[in-house]
Amino acid sequence: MTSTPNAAPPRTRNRRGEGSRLRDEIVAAAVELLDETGDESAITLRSVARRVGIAAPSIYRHFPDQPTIMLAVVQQAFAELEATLRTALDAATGGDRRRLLAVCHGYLDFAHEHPERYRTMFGGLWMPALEETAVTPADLAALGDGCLGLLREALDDCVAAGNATSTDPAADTIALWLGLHGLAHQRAVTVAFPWPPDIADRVITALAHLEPA
Amino acid sequence: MTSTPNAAPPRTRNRRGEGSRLRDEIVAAAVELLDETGDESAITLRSVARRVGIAAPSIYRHFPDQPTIMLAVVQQAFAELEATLRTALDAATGGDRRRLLAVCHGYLDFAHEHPERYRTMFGGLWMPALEETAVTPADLAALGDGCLGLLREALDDCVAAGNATSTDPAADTIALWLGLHGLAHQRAVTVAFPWPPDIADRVITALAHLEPA
DNA sequence: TGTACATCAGTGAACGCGCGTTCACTGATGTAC
DNA sequence: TGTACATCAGTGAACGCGCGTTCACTGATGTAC
Repeated sequence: MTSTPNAAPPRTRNRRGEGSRLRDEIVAAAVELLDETGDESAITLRSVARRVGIAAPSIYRHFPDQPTIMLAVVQQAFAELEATLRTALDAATGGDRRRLLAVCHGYLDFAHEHPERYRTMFGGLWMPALEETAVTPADLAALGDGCLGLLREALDDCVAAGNATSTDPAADTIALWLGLHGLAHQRAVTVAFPWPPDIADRVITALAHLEPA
Repeated sequence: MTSTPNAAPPRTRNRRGEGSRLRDEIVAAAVELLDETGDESAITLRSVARRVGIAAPSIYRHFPDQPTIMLAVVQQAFAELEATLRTALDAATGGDRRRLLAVCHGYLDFAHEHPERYRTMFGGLWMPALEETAVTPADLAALGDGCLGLLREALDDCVAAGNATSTDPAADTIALWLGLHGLAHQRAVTVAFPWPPDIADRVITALAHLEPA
């Protein structure tokens, strides 16, 4: 074991026309680095290239600059989160109340399983100086919408069934998400914290205005 | 204006025995840089030295390494936040309910006025690789305690007066803080977000289990 | 009151490092004839 | 079927930069005698 840290086995290069596969490899390597180091500043153009096993300039075939790699990482993480929530929602049985809880816990579980990714997604630090990069404000604005929509869907069902007393589901969806986010984020960031055992359900029940079961 | 960016006017050096004043100047400069750039990675040993107007090595008289500067910045920010909340709590009139709201809004206002500081305090990224620096875990654990205590105090009073129905104030203090934190953090991080106008009170009322006024 | 000296605050030059980015390039692969 | 060639994927060396940290130092200031 005298190899360079983060080195990868030698690659066989992609066939002609399949060069864009490298793009996915680059993003995957960046996610790996993020999960391992927990530090988004560790995702440098060069460290990613080392991990993939390519020369640093090769990245420029696929990304115009370094912040765009970060955006791709975050976009993929958001897509993953949304897919997780969709699955949780569709798989949940036992009525609207259980479905809402399934989405909420799915959200918290995602953050728990990928704390570094979660921190980066919502930490705002990867956000580039917009003037100097190819990332557009529209890229950023759309990021969390899908997840909020799923939460809204589940809450609406609860209200329709009379299991939640919200009079303004749009606002309460955001309130509920804020509670989830506060919990998920703090869990992702701190090592030790005196968590009450029922903290998640406490937050969810209060903010969703769930009727006692 | 052809001066170096972040340069400071020439300093007159401290008198003998007053060298430790520079320590405060260093922390203040770091806070300035954080507020201005919004990027904790902009707080480098050298950038701080430039801002203070000293040579980079002079910092080593007062801090063993760079992460320790960050810790000092965060510690000072937490002390400031706690003082703000204490003031808000003491100044509030109109009963326990108003006092609780005053603390909560004091918290949110602090985050709103110093978004970069807030993000850094709770972002977890400044947290150094503990093995490699002089910062101890105990330094970190104690950070938010004072603020949580003030919130607890205000919530307890509401419960005692019958204005809040919490049956577990310790757990509900944390739940309430999580809601405040979620809101404060998201506000500090995003540029645009479809905030409902009453989002703060919506979160507070639900999580503190406040009785309708 | 005068002076030698220790202490203290801060300096300037230098180091090695990893970074993002540029440039001209190589060599395999598919395609047109 | 054979071959010349354009295209494409990826390279290697080099650049200038800011970083954290080290080292031996300077020069003002207070103090002991």
